[in-house]
Amino acid sequence: MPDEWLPQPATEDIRLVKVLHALGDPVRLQLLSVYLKGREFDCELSGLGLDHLHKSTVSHHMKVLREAGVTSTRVSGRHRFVQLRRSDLDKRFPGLLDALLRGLEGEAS
Amino acid sequence: MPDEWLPQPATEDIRLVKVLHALGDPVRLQLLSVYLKGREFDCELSGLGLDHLHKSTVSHHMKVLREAGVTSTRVSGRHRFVQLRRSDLDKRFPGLLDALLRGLEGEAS
DNA sequence: GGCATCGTTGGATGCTCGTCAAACAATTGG
DNA sequence: CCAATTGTTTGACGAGCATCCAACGATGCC
Repeated sequence: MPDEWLPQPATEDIRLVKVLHALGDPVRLQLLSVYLKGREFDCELSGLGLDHLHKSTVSHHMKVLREAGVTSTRVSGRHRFVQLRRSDLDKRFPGLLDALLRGLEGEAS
Repeated sequence: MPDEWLPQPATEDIRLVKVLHALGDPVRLQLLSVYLKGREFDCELSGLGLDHLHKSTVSHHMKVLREAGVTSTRVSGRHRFVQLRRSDLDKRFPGLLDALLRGLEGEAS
């Protein structure tokens, strides 16, 4: 059984306002920080520094990021492998991701 | 009686998550578009392409943008003059504003 | 002074959202 | 085959938010 990808918007359907809304939440911005720095791939829900949140809550935030076009999720067995849609976002909003990364590094949140 | 400025966060207190949350709304993102392109100063509530909204609603959105550190408001008589805090934002999050401007131009919203 | 203008404030309302809990489905391992 | 693991889904609840309306304060103008 081959891997599958969870549904996500096409590159040209990514809306800036939805991206900003998705990232305008402390938890999801922290998730972005994890995916930007750190590994580009291979992320499980556990070990994200979100132990204080229920697993269903984290799953919900993942869905918001994916449906906004920020992340891409591949399903393999019981695990989900999440990565940033870096090239798509760079194509759609050049420089935005880099600016966000620098902003996150500048804040010692 | 000299002009006054409405309260706003200091440059170093501007939080990325609050900026993104403030801009993650269609109306406020449109307001940003107005302040980015178009005149840099001298903005009244009327004539912003928001005639469908109540004036108190627009006032509320202005307050959110100001308290997030996106805009700066000077009070002069009955009018409010709003401008982007461009240098402050560039200092805090280099490249973010430019990326947002390009993203807004790319979308024919 | 009296009145129109401009924006703010407060309350009220309905919707969205973040969170948790429990049930569920799918998968892996003994 | 059974049990543990992993993430999703659904419902529920409380907080926050966007919106409108009415009232208010401040200002400018005749």
